Amino acid sequence: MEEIMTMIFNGINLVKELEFSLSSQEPPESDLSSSLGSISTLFGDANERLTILLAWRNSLPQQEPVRMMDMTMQTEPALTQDHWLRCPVMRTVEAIDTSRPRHQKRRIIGEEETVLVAAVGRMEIPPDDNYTWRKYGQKEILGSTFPRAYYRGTHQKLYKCPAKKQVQRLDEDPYTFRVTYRSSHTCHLTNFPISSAHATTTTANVPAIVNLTEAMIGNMDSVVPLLGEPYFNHHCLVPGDDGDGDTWNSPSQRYDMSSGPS
DNA sequence: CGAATTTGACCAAC
DNA sequence: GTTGGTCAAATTCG
Repeated sequence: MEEIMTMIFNGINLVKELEFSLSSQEPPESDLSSSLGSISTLFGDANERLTILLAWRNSLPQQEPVRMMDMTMQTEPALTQDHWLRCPVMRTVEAIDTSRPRHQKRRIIGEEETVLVAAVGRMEIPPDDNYTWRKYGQKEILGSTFPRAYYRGTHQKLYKCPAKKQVQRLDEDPYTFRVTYRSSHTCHLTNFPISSAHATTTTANVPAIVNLTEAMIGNMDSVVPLLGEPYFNHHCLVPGDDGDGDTWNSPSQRYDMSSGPS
C-alpha cells in the first residue's frame, strides 16, 4: 500500500510541476506530451495496483474498508494543505425506509458521501465546491476540536432538494475539512436552465490540478465525489444570479469554521 | 428590507 | 442522560 501511495504522491508532484510550468510559461508541445505521458503512466500504474489490492482485500473476510483519509494523513499530511485535494473516504448507500416516522430515521441516511477537502493555501475555509449552500446549524461534536456545520441547498424549499452536507475541520489538520454529502439531489439542471456563461464560471473556479488529477486517476468510481453527484446535479451549482433573484453569500459566511473550541 | 447566518432549544437515537 | 441533527427566533449583512 505504501508503494501505491508513493506512486500517487509522485504523480501529484508531477502534476504540480506541470501546473507550475503552464502558469509560468508555455512549454513546448513535446514537453507537454512527455509530461502528460509520465503522469498518465504513474496514475495508471497506481490505479492498477490499487485495484488488485482492493480485489485481494475484498476477498478476505471482515476486512476493514480502505480509508484514503487515514493513509493520506499518515503518510504526507502536508500534501493536502497545498491544493484542493479530494479523497473519497467512504460511500454508503442505504435505502430510505419510508415506512418509519420522521423521528425514527436518524440512522437511515440514504446516500452518504464523505470527502476530504483541503483549504486553499492557509485559509481557514475549504474551497468553494461550486454550489450554494445555506447553513442551518452548527454543533460542537464530542471528541472534535472544531464544531460541525450543517448545510442544505439554498433552493431546498423551491425545488424540494434534500441534498445536505456537513463540514468539519479535522483535529489532525485544521486546514483540511471533512465534507459529508447526504441525500441525492432531486434538483437537476434540466429543471433549471443555466447559461453557458455560468457553466464556464463554475468550471473555471476549480483549480486545474483537480481536473488533471481526476482525469489521470482513471477509476471513475473512485472519483464520484468529483464528477458525479452531487457536483453536477444541483441547482445551487450556479453561482451568482441564478435566476430566482437571490444572491450568493460569501465563502467566508458559508464556511465559517474558523471558530475553535468554545 | 429581504435574505442568510447564528445559536439556543428541542427531539429522537443510543 | 448524552449526543447528533434540526428548527426557528434573533441577529447580521448587503
